[in-house]
Amino acid sequence: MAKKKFELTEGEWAIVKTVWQHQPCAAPAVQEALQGEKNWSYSTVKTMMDRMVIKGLLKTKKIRNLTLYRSAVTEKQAQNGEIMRAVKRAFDGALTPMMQFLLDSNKLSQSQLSELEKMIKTKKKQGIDNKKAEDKL
Amino acid sequence: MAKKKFELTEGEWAIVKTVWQHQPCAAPAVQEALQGEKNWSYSTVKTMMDRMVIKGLLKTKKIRNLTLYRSAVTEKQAQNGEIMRAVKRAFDGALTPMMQFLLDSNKLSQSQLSELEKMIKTKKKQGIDNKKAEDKL
DNA sequence: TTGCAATCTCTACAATTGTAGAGTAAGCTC
DNA sequence: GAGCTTACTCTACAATTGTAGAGATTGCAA
Repeated sequence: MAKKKFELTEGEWAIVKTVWQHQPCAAPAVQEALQGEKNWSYSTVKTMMDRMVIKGLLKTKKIRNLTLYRSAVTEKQAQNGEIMRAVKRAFDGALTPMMQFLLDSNKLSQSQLSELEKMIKTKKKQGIDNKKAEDKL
Repeated sequence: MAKKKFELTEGEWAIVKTVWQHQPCAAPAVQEALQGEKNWSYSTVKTMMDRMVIKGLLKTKKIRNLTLYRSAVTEKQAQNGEIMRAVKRAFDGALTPMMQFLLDSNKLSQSQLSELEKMIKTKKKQGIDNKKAEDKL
């Protein structure tokens, strides 16, 4: 598969998040769900959604006169695209420096640091396990 | 200070990076330095740079008929803005889930994981030290 | 002083993104 | 079948971003 990169705009994020939560869903439902967060009129939402279909971010199925939308990208794909963009632009594509930056930014509490530490331990172990599994092939 | 958030576009990133490397510098130099990466004409570069001045991303000093530019944002500020945007959009502003995502994405090698582990240890220690220092106040 | 070279200014245009009004279609209710 | 409701289509417009040509300015060199 040709690893498409998904780079969503602010507005697209708002919509796709709502769609993930409600899909399959029609445009009016999305508009309603976004009340408060974004005070977009129906037209606005509908226009954006249709543009997103063209871009391949959403897909539709027509039932009579009703158009049902679902997302064409998973949350992971979207998250990945978002992160990759940041890393590419701001850290020349290198993940570790970005992590380092986050650590240094003092935005993480002691407990969050510990949590991360634990996650990394787990991850390392997984990696080793995977390697062992591969070795058996 | 009112913690302004800096969200640069692709083009702005390219330019500000060059400016960081050469500042203070004139527009022609920036254009030249970007040859290869971006094949922008002089006008293009100059236009973008002047827009960036208006936005407060660059600042200028006029020497006779020559305009010298320097960056008005540090690399750290720009990186921070970029990351914060990603976190806000894709992870509802929560850093730890983002880190988790990175760990799970298998984009980090064993050695990178170890490196991170070390960084976290250091960071934790620093945090504690800071706390101790604060306690003394 | 004439002219070239380096810079700058002005203006413009297309694509994308955010935003929405106005009018149309279709099914439901009485 | 007249009207109401729901959802849709079409069109449009402003701001931002990427892109650049054409012409004005200015200082130096011959």
